[in-house]
Amino acid sequence: MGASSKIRQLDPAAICRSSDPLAVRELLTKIGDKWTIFVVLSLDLLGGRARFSELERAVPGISQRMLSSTLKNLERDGMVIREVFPEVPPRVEYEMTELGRRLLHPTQGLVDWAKENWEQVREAQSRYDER
Amino acid sequence: MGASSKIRQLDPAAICRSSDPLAVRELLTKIGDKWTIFVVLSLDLLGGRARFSELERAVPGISQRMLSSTLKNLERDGMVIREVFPEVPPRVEYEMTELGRRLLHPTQGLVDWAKENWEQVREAQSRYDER
DNA sequence: TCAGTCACTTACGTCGAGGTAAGTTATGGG
DNA sequence: CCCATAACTTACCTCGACGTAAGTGACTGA
Repeated sequence: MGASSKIRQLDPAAICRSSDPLAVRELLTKIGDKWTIFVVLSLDLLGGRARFSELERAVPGISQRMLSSTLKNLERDGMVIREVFPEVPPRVEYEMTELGRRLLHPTQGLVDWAKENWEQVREAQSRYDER
Repeated sequence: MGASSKIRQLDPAAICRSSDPLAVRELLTKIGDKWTIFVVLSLDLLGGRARFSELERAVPGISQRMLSSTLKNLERDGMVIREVFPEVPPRVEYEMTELGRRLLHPTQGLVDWAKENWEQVREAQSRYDER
């Protein structure tokens, strides 16, 4: 058996080029949920800082429950900081951290990919379905 | 009211910089599921072409059911091509398309981000949890 | 006194992603 | 005759993501 048969074997830990594969999966799972990207991108478009109700209006279709839990997850992951102002009615502002802002770069790469290739995906799906 | 109050308003369609927001969400949802990235990255590491059982061994923990459905989705989206060889026992090979290979670039950006920033995410989570 | 505001939380129900295990098909080899 | 093999499919179940709707608390202005 030569090297050509060996090269087909794959070290399980080597997926994702030796980084922690589970970290990559967790990250993708997080930003792959229904609302996280929209909230992150909207927060960025709003200048990196906005209050709850602004985000609610900025992300069409999101409910208070989902916005709340999405923001809570982002806060827990260190992507945003939550600041409470002790007023009545209450005011809460969310600000992107440096960590969160850094995530925007690779995310934008996917956004661009979708812009350029999604039509092709749609066509492939149509071809596959009619048959 | 000046421009500073207007700028906080957000055109719903403008999320993701005017590309189709739903396409971006669908894309993220697809590669954000449990197995797709692992399958795609493994297929790439195996030279862009591999048979079912090779992928099964390459992706630790995946079941035949999930590998089968993940590959079917990738095929439907035009990311891989399925080739059947009429032999016994059967042989089926999966090959990445140009479209699929193009997706690797932005995906690698996220992999790199995880490599460099995941430790920081873990720390943020710990800080958040103990409190 | 009462309604309105904001930023939530709680309760409840649905639906689909994903896990486990077993079955299937066709054939060559012992 | 029977088993192994590859690449699946099918049946069944669980659990969590997500939706909807209503409640909450503290204060202000009418």
